[in-house]
Amino acid sequence: MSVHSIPALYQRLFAHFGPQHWWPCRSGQRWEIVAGAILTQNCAWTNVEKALDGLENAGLLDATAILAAPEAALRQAIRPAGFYVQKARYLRAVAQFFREHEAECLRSHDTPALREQLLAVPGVGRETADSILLYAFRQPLFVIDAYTRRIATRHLGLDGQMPYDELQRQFLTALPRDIQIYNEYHALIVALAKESCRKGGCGAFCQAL
DNA sequence: CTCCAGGAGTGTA
DNA sequence: TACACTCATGGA
Repeated sequence: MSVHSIPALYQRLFAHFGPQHWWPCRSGQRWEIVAGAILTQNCAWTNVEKALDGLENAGLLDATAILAAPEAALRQAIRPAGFYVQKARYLRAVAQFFREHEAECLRSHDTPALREQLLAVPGVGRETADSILLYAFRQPLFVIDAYTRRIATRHLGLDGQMPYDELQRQFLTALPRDIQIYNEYHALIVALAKESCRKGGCGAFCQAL
């Protein structure tokens, strides 16, 4: 297993896995991406899909509907995603933000300012903020998650323990300022992690390195 | 049965 | 800044 540069690993991953078409979104509505970013916190994506189905079946796959819904109904709908008491609260907070700032997030080019605003929302940490801004609003940010830290250590010769913003800067400065690459790269890292998981530690891609 | 999954918030040293 | 602890479900 060899150490690659950040751009070289991207080329390898893309050649092996191809385009990932992220963010996974059935409805095609921006809000589903935002809600998914909250629901997926420390939770398997299969469970997020159940929670999204629950929201849809309850007529709650909508920011305004969530703000108007009874607390018990919201909790029940997202229950399969776990941590449903706090995630219900977080969803409301993000829904409020979404209704107030959706237009601004789409229009503004001041990505750092938008990020600060999002980070002020309860339940939105760095990874969630960057996921929302990149995948729902096409802002140029790189998402760092647990997978990224492992890959950084294992395939890039970096310290996966370094602070979030610092590791993010490594990727942002090593890559062209291209939203599509940021989008694809993170999705490819997840694809690699899932393959490695299924095949017990080292799948076809790892062996091909 | 145990372990963990596309984290975040809070409290402590 | 660096850890430990909590939140909770469902699949491997």
